[in-house]
Amino acid sequence: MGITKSEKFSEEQNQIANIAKAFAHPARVAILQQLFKMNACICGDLVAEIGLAQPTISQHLKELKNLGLIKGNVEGTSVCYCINEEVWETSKEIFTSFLDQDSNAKSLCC
Amino acid sequence: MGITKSEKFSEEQNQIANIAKAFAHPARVAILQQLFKMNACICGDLVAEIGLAQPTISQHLKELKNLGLIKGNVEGTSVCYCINEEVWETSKEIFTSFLDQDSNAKSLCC
DNA sequence: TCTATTTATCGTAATATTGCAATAAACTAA
DNA sequence: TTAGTTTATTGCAATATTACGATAAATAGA
Repeated sequence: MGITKSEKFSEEQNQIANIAKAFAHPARVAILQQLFKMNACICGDLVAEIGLAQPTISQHLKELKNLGLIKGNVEGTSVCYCINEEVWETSKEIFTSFLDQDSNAKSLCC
Repeated sequence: MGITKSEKFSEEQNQIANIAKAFAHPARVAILQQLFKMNACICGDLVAEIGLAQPTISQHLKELKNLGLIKGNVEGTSVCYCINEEVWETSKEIFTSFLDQDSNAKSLCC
């Protein structure tokens, strides 16, 4: 079929998977790193920095924006993108607590 | 095209994206949570717990195993899966340092 | 207004992912 | 050996993702 059966899983499980999806492509990882490094970034600069075509970068930016991880401010003909710190923080907390599961585990496996 | 241009990105960026991909489906999130909760789990129990068909679960388990996040021990006719703690720890560190980028940022955006 | 610049959207092709029925493979127990 | 149990693999259909050329949309400046 090819469609994820989200209804079989908890809200939290779907949330974790959705956040992970945002990070599941190196171009989006690179975009986020660049936004942190520069603290803000014109779309065109991202296209130059990362070696993909402009429509491709635009598409990745849209996905990150849809998830709320970044926001874009129009500045004349160009658009300045930056991290949405509140959403980043929330996502980080959700993800960190998932990654920290091992602290509670007993570690006596088969 | 549809193929990710990995060669355009750093080793680290690809690594982060690959780990994220493992977490990018709620079934795999559920499997990992169950393995932590039970500390080990027979494949059949995972099929019962999560509501997907056995071949589907088997496929998700294979992906997690390929990444090294879990390992499976054959026990008679069944297979006991558990978290590979070393790989989990390493993956966690890589991912956490990515998520912690915001600590270094100045936060004065457009 | 006209032109240049920048970004978004559309359309499309190629590839990847998800899901499962059918079946094979591996093992246990009778 | 045979039957039953459990998991992996195969094959396939449906959907999602990735990438980019062409083009539209929006704005700035001449």
